[in-house]
Amino acid sequence: MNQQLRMTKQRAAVAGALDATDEFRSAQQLHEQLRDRGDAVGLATVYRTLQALAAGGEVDVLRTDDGEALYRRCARTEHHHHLVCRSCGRAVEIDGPTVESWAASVGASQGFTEIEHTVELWGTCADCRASATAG
Amino acid sequence: MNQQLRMTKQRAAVAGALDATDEFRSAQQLHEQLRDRGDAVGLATVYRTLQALAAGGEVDVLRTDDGEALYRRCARTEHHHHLVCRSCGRAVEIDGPTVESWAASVGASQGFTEIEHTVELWGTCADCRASATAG
DNA sequence: TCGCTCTTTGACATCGGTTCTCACCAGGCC
DNA sequence: GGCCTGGTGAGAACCGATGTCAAAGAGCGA
Ligand SMILES: [Zn+2]
Ligand SMILES: [Zn+2]
Ligand SMILES: [Zn+2]
Ligand SMILES: [Zn+2]
Repeated sequence: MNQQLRMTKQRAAVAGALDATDEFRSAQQLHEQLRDRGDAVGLATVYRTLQALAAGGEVDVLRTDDGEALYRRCARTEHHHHLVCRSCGRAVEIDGPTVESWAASVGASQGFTEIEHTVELWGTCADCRASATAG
Repeated sequence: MNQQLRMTKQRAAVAGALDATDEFRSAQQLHEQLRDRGDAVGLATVYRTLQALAAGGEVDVLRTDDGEALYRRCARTEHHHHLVCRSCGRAVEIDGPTVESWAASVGASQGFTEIEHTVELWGTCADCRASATAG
């Protein structure tokens, strides 16, 4: 996390929880998880910390279909996309080499500038598929 | 709109407002727009109508960065994506021929099933760029 | 056209995620 | 330890969206 911010045990707890998983988590999930673990942190602080981490590019954010924000600490900070399990949140980082250039050229050809793109894949991971079948 | 639903003037007004623009609009924007025009429609009805239209695949929905839902009546009902002006909402429908197969193969290679993808491009349209420069 | 029925409407309450407020707390520093 | 300043957190506020339910009206048969 950013060095010009004070390192508090709350921030360490949130950052630690993110580091410990490869799943996308909502602010409320993290809040509950920390409380259950004994590292209780105020909900507002969880939101503020996630906001700061996202602003610093240290965590990735995406939105579910119903508007909830999910956060994940990715291994790399360079631009990339995700394949996310819609059931458990597990995610893998992926590249779309051709997508990058395609996005830029399509945008420019329509007279648009400052092009950005949103590319996320959603699916059901092997584990969730297995437990759904078993149950 | 769907023929097994009763055609009311409220539904006609919402559908008409969507037909009259190529811009993505929020439920609240449409509600205000209709009120200002004299075709006042209850906010709840606007939401319900948009929901019905979206469920029937007659309008496209996407979410802004802050989670608000935007709706647009597209010319085609087949699968496609959008290039959207982040300032005014104007959008053009685009295809990503290679993206479609790429998404499916990446998903499968990671053991994920029931793959879906979100691909949207955001930019500033020529008009908004011009007025920003002029202002 | 007239009723009847059953869907739809809309003002309002409610919900869920997120942000704001502000008095109190605690890192960093001397 | 003591100061200063940024951080915390319980609760209120905010905001988009959905639920409630009595009143309104679309569709239809008489
Ligand atoms: Zn899963
Ligand atoms: Zn990309
Ligand atoms: Zn524009
Ligand atoms: Zn596609």
